[in-house]
Amino acid sequence: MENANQPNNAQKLLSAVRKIPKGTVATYGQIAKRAGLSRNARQVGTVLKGLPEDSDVPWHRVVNALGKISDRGDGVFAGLQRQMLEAEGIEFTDNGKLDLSVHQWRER
DNA sequence: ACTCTGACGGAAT
DNA sequence: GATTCCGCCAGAG
Repeated sequence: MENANQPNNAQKLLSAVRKIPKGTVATYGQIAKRAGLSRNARQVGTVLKGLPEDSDVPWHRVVNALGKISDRGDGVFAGLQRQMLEAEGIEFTDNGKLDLSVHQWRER
């Protein structure tokens, strides 16, 4: 059996995402930093892509550093995420972006 | 083991 | 603001 004492990077990242308060968003880099993998922002995306639907991770609260929703592969995902965030009180601009200075998760 | 790609970030241009 | 380049490293073939 493996070492359950040392979680993989994926689990660390997921753990950080779960800490995002409702009605708030966080950037990939922010999550990575919180997980102790400051320069692993890419892995956040890799992990989120493989997330099961029964996951309790609020992946929709994760956006890129530009305050925009990333969509690589599926455009359905982006549209869905936007609706999820709007349902939590997050406003989007006409540019399809959101105001990070207002909605970004603070509390480092 | 190797190569290429990628839900990214940041600095430079 | 848009584009280019680099870093970082997990997945997939």
